[in-house]
Amino acid sequence: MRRHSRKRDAILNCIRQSRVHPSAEWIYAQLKPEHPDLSLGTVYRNLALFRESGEVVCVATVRGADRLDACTEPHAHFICEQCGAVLDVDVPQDDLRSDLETRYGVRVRRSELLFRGVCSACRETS
Amino acid sequence: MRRHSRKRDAILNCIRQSRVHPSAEWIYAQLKPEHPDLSLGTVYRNLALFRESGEVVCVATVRGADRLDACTEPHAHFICEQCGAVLDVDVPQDDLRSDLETRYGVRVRRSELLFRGVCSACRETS
DNA sequence: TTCGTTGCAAACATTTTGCAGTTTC
DNA sequence: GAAACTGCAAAATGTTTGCAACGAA
Repeated sequence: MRRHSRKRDAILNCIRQSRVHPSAEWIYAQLKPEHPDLSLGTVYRNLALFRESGEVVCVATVRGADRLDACTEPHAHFICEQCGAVLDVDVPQDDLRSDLETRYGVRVRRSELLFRGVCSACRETS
Repeated sequence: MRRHSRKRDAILNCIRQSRVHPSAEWIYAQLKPEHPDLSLGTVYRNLALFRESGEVVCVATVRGADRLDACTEPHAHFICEQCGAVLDVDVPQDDLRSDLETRYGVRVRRSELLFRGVCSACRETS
């Protein structure tokens, strides 16, 4: 049975309010000033809970670190190889998924559509 | 300047001949019997070279470990959440990529299209 | 009072790196 | 012989876990 916890709320809110598809470390750094006794272990433990319950989803692994998203609607992402930014991009995928299921006999539960390259901001400054 | 090396050849051949999208550890275990003095560090160092030169590509990160592929043609993958298998699936993506470039002003260099779920083999045995 | 939650530090897993010896050219 | 390559072990990085103290119901 899950109880109420201030830190858990803060972690979930942090993910929901951010648009950066944060890593565990980023969340920790973000909350630390307001919750000086927060520990990284707590962040990870709550992230595990959120992922189990489906409130949060892992959308990519960038340079070894998982990147999270509280928007669980399937959508694609673009990762800038220069600045590490993770951007939402709109790629309709319902057809792709049902197509795969019929052609390969698999059950598709989630998808992780990543495009990597250089974002428009980094293209300008180089 | 890159020199010739037996172990490097063995590592690249191992990736090319396998169909499992191997991890570094898997390659190491595969080659160890025939190259008893092989070290995991050498595997990683050569993988880094291959990735730099484009001979090998990382197609996914499964349970923390990078999975590699010597087939560098862009193609999509299906990951079985039960058995961890990584399968090739055919998803045409030229249109997706050029579409993204025009809509978002980004440069797409690589794509990593992952679908996760249950493979047909695991569906049958459950 | 019960049991979920947390801080802390130690343990883990994957990957990287420093160094001294070896191989390739 | 110079420079690339390697084994080995230590370090770095991201994540998990054991335990005793804490906090919510």
